[in-house]
This record gives sequence, C-alpha cells and structure tokens, in this order.
Amino acid sequence: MAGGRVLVAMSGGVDSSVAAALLHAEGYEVIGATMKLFCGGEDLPDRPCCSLDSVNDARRVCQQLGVPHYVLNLESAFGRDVVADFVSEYSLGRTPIPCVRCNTFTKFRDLVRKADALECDWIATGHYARAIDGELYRGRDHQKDQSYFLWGIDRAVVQRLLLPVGHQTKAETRAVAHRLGLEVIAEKLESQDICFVPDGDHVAIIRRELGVDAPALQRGPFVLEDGTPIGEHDGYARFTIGQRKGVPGGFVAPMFVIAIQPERRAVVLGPREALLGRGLIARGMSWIAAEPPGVGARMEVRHRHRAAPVPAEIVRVDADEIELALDAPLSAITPGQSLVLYDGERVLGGGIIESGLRASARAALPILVQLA
RNA sequence: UCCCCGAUCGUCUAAUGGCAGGACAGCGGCCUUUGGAGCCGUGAAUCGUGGUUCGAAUCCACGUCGGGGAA
Repeated sequence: MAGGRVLVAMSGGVDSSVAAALLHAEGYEVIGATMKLFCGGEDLPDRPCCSLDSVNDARRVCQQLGVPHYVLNLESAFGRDVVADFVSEYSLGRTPIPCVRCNTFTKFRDLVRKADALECDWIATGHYARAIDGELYRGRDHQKDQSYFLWGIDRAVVQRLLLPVGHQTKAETRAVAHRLGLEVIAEKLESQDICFVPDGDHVAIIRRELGVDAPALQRGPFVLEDGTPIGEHDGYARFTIGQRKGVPGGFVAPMFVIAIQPERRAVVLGPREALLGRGLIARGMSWIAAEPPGVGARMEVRHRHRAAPVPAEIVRVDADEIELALDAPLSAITPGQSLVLYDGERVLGGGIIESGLRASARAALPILVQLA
C-alpha cells in the first residue's frame, strides 16, 4: 500500500473524481485542487469548465472522501501560456491544441508548483495514460488513450505522476464511481470542445482577443493549387488542413483544405490525395524517455489525436527540431498539431508539427476518383 | 436595333416527349478532453407566361437575364 501526499487536479468530472477516490482508497493523503483558468473579472457568460457547478462537484466529491479541496487561481498564467498562444497560432494560419499547452504549462508546471507549496509528494490527474517508473505509457484502453496530449510534461514531473484511471476503461471508471457512491458525477457527459470555448465557436475568442479587424477573420480567396480562384471565405481562422466542411461544392469529388497562406489570406483547396505526406518536420521537441532517439532510429508516431500510430524513421534531429520519414503516407499533416513518438506503448516525446513533406505526385497514386 | 447561343437543387451537372437523378456544399446524429476527418441519416431545383400533347426540363411563341456577333 503506497503512501504520501498527493495533489489531485479535479475538474469535477468523472475521471479526475475517480482518480482522487482510488488514490484515497489506496491510502494516499489526497488533496483536491480545482484550477480556475479563465472566468473571474471578465464579462464572459457561463463557462462549463470553471463554472460554479464544476467547482461544486469537485468539492462535493472531496467532502464525500473527507479530504481538503482548494480552488487555485491560475488565470493569468493560463491566459498567457494557453489562450494567447491559441490566438496567435490561428492568426498564423496554424491549428493549435490548447489542451497540450494547458498540460505542458498549466497543469504539469504551474499546478505542480502549487503542489510543491503544499509539500505534496505526488501529482495526479484523471488522464487515460499510465505513468510507471518515471516513464509515460498509453492508456490501457486505446479507445480513450490521452497520451497524445501529454508529451510536453517534464521528465521530472512524470516521476511523481499518478494516473490511476489510465489502467482501466471508461466503462470501468464509471463503474468505480458508482461503486464508491460518487453518484454526483458518475454519469456526467464527456467533456468536449475547448474548455474556454464551450460552444465550439473558437472564432469568437479570436475576435475577442484580436478584434474584428484581425486579418485571420477577414474575407479572402479560396484558390486551387495553381492559383485559380474559386470563391471567397470569411476568414482563414475558420479552416484547418484536411477540412472539408465549409469548402465550396460543385467538384466531381470532395475538396479539402490543403494549405493556408496567411500572407494572402488564401485557403488552398485540393483533392484528398493532395493531403498525403511522406514525412514531416516538428519543433519544440520535449523528450520524456530517458534516452532520446537519434538519427536512424525507428519508432511509431501519431500526427493527430485518435490516429493510429504509424512506423517512421528519424532523418534528422537536433536540440529543438526533428525530421521524420514515414513508412506510409499520412493524411493532413497540420502545422500546430502535435507529433508524438512512441516505442510501443511508451511515449518517447513529442513536438509541434511545423510542416508536412508532400508525398510525390507519383508515389501517391493508386487513387480512386470514382464516378464514371 | 437586329441575329445567334444559353438558362435544372446553394454549386457543378444528368435526364431530348414518359416517376427530375448524381456529386459537392448545407442540416441532423454517431464518434471525440484541440481543430479536423470518417460513418449513418436528411432537406433542397426545371427563369417567367402562354401554347402543342394523354403526358413537356425536353417541342412552339413571347418575355426576362447572361454570353457572343459588322451599324
């Protein structure tokens, strides 16, 4: 039976509540903490994430467990490290993952400092991933695996990380919640959307932060790869690589966004095959593995959440940047999204995708285009 | 001012006298701690007015709009 004091980041949802309950049952001295990330002081409407309901749910779970519960204000740091970056990336025509920034900077850096102040030995969350002997692994339930979002955690933090629900499935987590009498939160819905953009309208955040005159929100051309204009869009911040929704129709086959050119406010369209890439470059690498891989190393990589890992080889790597050659082409390699490298179940590290290396037109094609 | 050519879902287009069909976009659902994608489902059109015909998107007349043409 393990022991020690653990700070559990509690959102008020099922996963983190069960994490706290499991650790408490195992004999840890649990302290619950709910982060306040973006409300107070602003005139924003109700926000699910740090709404009173969420804080109250977390508090009620802590009361039920008989453990202390704190609300920690990380609002200014979150605004700087997550929201500002989010807006900045979109204005560059890239597609950020705020959850990754939140994990890297807010949850597993700033919150850890709070844990230190409270003299905690451990830090815990409700993520579906596993931390074992200072290494990070995918969640046992690959359908729920959230390791993709966790590559930026400092190696030293992984060594004191506890992720109890990562060893079970979502259904098991709910079952545990019922068994432990946490009826308050046992059947809460999965969180969705970005926490500070509850209605899914990320453009509204950009507008709020940069104003209606921001270039990313102005009209601009839809063009084909050869430059042929085929219409207008209402702002390139509304698009991401691989997107089909909102693209003009009338072509023989579906058209997708294959590039965004902020300098011309252009959204470039092309057929599905044009999305394929045989390699990619990523920056801002963070290594969790004890021994980061070098040139020639083979591994599996994921270039987006819920994508199956695919085999790849390191072509070039330096302190900050890495270039990979993929065994088979990947679709829609998107600047701003995360690249995560795996050795089987183990997370080696990750970075931010800078660019995809286009599959050659010839290599790309036993392609379809039906419609006789 | 005359002569040609053209006009079908939001878009691109099938149907040449016999139930207006498809693709893309849209909308809804599933999936999902980013954004997407994917899958399932669904609404949507014959430029107008007359005429011929058992029956008109289709043939005829006039009109409207668009493109082209030496008065």
